[in-house]
Amino acid sequence: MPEQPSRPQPRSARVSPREIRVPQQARSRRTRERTLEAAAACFEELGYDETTTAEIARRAGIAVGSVYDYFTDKRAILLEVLRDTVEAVANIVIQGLDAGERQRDGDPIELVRSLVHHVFHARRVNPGMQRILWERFFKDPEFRAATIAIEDRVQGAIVSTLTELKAADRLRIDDVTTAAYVIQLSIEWVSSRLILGEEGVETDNAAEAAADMVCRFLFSDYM
Amino acid sequence: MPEQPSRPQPRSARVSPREIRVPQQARSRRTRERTLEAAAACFEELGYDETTTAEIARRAGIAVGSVYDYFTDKRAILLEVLRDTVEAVANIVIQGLDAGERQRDGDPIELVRSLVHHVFHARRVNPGMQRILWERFFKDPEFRAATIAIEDRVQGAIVSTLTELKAADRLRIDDVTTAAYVIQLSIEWVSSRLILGEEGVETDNAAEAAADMVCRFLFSDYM
Amino acid sequence: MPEQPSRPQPRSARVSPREIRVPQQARSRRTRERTLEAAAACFEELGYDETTTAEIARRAGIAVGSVYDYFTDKRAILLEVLRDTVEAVANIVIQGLDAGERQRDGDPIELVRSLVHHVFHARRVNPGMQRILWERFFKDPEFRAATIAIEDRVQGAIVSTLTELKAADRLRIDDVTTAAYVIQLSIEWVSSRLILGEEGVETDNAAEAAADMVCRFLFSDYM
Amino acid sequence: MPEQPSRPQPRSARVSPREIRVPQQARSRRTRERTLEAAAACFEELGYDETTTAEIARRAGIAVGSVYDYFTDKRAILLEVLRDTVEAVANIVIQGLDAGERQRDGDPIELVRSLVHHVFHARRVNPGMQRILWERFFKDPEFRAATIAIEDRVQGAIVSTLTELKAADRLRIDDVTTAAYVIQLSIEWVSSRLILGEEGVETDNAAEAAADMVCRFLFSDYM
DNA sequence: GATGAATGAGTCTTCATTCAT
DNA sequence: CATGAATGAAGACTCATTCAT
Repeated sequence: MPEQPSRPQPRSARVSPREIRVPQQARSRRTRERTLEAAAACFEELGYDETTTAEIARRAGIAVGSVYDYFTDKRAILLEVLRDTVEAVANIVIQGLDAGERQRDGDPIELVRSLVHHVFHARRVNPGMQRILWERFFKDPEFRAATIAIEDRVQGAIVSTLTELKAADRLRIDDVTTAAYVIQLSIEWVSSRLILGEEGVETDNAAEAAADMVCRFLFSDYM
Repeated sequence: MPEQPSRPQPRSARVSPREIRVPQQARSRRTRERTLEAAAACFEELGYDETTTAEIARRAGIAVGSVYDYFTDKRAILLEVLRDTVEAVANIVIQGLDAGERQRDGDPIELVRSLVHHVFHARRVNPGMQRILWERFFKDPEFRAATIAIEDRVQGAIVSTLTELKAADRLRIDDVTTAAYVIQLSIEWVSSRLILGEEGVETDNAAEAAADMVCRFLFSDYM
Repeated sequence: MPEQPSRPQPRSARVSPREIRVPQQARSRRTRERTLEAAAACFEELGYDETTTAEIARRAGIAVGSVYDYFTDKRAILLEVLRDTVEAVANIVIQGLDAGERQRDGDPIELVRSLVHHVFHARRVNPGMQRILWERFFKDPEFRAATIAIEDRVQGAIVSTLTELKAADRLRIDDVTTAAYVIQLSIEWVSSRLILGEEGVETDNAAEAAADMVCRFLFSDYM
Repeated sequence: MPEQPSRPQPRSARVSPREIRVPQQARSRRTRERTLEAAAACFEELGYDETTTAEIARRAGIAVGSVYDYFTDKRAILLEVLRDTVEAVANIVIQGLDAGERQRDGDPIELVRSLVHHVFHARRVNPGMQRILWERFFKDPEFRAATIAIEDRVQGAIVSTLTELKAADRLRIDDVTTAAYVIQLSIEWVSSRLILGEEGVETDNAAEAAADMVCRFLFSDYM
C-alpha cells in the first residue's frame, strides 16, 4: 500500500478555517479583481444559481483554486459583487438628488423629478445583478442587511434634503425619516418592476405618476 | 456479468412528455390535494430550494413517484401553490377595498386607509410563500406572468373604485390605471419590506405615511 | 432567464437530514448488500482513503447516488464493514477458546495454545481491513468504541474461562478481568505486527513465546 | 487574449526531482529546524491529514515554498518528525532499563517494573504523534521500517539485559531475542491502548498485571 | 535564498426525475 | 393506481505542490 501521489483531502474536519488571502502584491490584487469582474459578468448574464465557480474561474482566466484563495465562498463573491452594484445604484440616486438641488434654483418639484428619473435610470445598471438582489433579499439576512445599510445612505440623503426643505417651510409632512423610507421604497419598486421585470406598462407614465405622487405627498403648495 | 439494475433515462432524453394525470375520482383528487398541502407547508417552512420532492411526498404520505403523476415538475407544484397564495392575498386586498367602500359612507380617506390596512394584513398570510414569490419573480417569467395576472385583478378593483370617485369628481388625477398601478406597487413593497423583511422600522408609522401619500396623490381636497 | 433543467443543489442548507433508506423490498436489500460487499473489497485492496465512493458504486454495479441512499457517509460504510470484520475476528477467537476447552480434556495449556493459535489465525481474515482498523483506531472515537465493544465480548469469554479455572484452583492470578485485558491485547498486538505488518520475524516462535508467557502468567503449576 | 497566469506543472509530470537543499549555513539550518518544530506542533495538535503545509509554514513563520526547499514532501516532514518522537520514546525506555539495572542491586523484578513504568511513561510524550505513528504504521512501509529500526534498539537493550541475566542463570527462557520482541510489543500495546486510546480501564492495575506477566515469563524463581 | 501566488485534479455529495414492480 | 428503488450529471470546494518574481 504505497502512498499515492497526494489527493486533495475531502471536505472533512479542517480545524482552523482556510486563510483568505489579502492581496499584497500587485499580481495578487489583479487576480482578485479579475475574479470579481468575471463573477459580475457571470452573475449578470446567467444568474446566481446558474453560475458555477468553475465558470467564474474560466472567465477570469485563472484556476478554480485561486478563486478560493480570495473568497471563502461563492456566496462571499456574490456578497461583494452585489455590494458594488447596490453602491453604484445608490450613488446614482444620491447624485440625482444633488443634481436636482442644483437644478432650477432648487425648485422642489424638479428635485423630486430628478430623483425619480435617476432612480429609474439606476435600474439599468447591472439589471441582472439587481434581479439577483431581490432574489436573495428575503432569503439571506446578510444580504438584506448589507443592502439596507447602503439604502440607508440614500434615505439619509433624502432626509437631509427634506430637512432643508422643512426648514424653508416647503414641506407638509413632519416625520421626515418615515417619509424618506416610504418614498424611496415606492420609487424603487415601481422602477424595479417596470425595468427589471419588463412589464408591459408605459414606463414614462408610471415614472411621472410616481413623481406626482411624491410631490403631492411632500409639498403643501403642489397642486 | 451481474444484471445491471434498471437505469431511468436521463432527464434530457425525455421524448414524449409524460402524461399528467387529471384526477377524476375522489381518491385521486384527494391525493393531488394532499400533495399541494404538503408542498405548501414545506415551501412555507423551508423555502423552495430547501424543499425536496422527497420531503413533499413524505409529508403527503405518498410515494415520490405519485407526485410526478400529478405534476410535471417541482416547479409546477410551486406554480400552483404560489398561485393560491397570490390569489388569497389578492382577495384580502379586494375585500379591503369593498370594506372601505361600505365604511363611513364611502369616505375616500377611509377607503384608502382600509386598502393600506388590508394590504399590510395580507402580508401575514403565508409569509414564507410570499418571500418565495419575490425570490422567483424576476427569475422566472412564468411566475411573473401568473403573479401579474392576479395582481391585475387587484388593480382592476382599484381602477373601478377610482373610476367611481372620478365620476363623483373627488379625484385629482386622470390616468386612473397608471395611478392604480403605482399605488398598488408602492403599498405592496412597503408592506413587504416591513413584514417579510422584518426591518427594524415602525410598521404603523410607515403604513400611515403610505396612506397619507396615496390620499394626497388621489384626492384634491385632502390636506 | 428561463429555468434550466434542474440541477442538484449544492451541499448547502438542507434542513432535515437526508433520510437513509431502510430496505424493505428484496431488491433494496440486495443493493445494500452489494454496496457493502463492494466497499469491503475496495477497502481491503486499496485502503480507506484510497477508496472513492465512485469506485464502490462501480464495483457494486450501481449508481453513486444509490450508495448514499443506504449510507450517510463513506465513513458510515466503513463503520459497518469494519464492524463485520471485527465481529468475524472476535468470533474466530471465541471459537478458539471453545475449541481449546473441549480439547484434551480441558488441559489449560492447550487452551491457551488454542487461543493464541486462533488469534494469529484470525489476523489472516481481511488483513487490509484490520490494517484500516488500527489506522482509524486512535483517530476516530466512534470506531474505537465500536471495536472495543466487540473486543469486550472476547475478553468476556476469556474471563468466563478463567473464572472456571479459578474455581478449579488452577490459576495463580486473582484479577481475572485485568488479566484477560492484558492477555488479549498482548496476543492481538504481537499477531497484528507479525501478520499485518509482515515483519521479518519468525511467526511461530513468537506465537509460542506468547503462549508460553500467557501460561506462566496464568498457571501456578506451569513450568 | 489576456495573458495567462503561470501554470505550475501538474504533480505527476515531474521529471527531474527537485533539488532538496541541505542547509549549510546557520540561518538555513535554523529555518529547517523551525519547520520541523512547527510541523511537530501541528501534527501533535491536529493530526497528520488535518495539518496543511500552509499551516506548517504559517507557524514556522516562513513561506510555503520554503518548506519545499528543505523537504520533498509533507510525508518527508512527518517521517522526520516521527522519527524524533520514536527516538525519544525509545530513549526513555532504554533509560528505564538502565535505571532498573542500577536499582536495588539489579533485582530483576524491579528491573521489569522499571521497564514497564518507563514504557507507560513514554506514552505521554507527544501522544498525538504516537497516534499518528500507529495510524501510518501498517499503511506506509517506510514508516514501519523506520519505526522498527528504532524499536530494534530497544529490543537490543532488552536482549543485552536478558543475556546478562541468562548468564547469571536467572532466566527460564532461552530464546532471548524472541522474548524481547514479545515483551516489548506487549507492554507497548497495553500502554498505548490505555494512554493513547484513553480507554476506561484502570491503568495501574493493567501495568502491574503486565509486569507480573513478564516476570513470570522470564524468571523461574518468580512466584 | 525566499516568497507567496497560482494550479487543477480529484473528492464527496445531492436530489429531481424515471420506471420496473 | 401506487410504490420506492435507482439514476447520474453536476457542483462546490480542498490543498499538496510548483515556479515566476
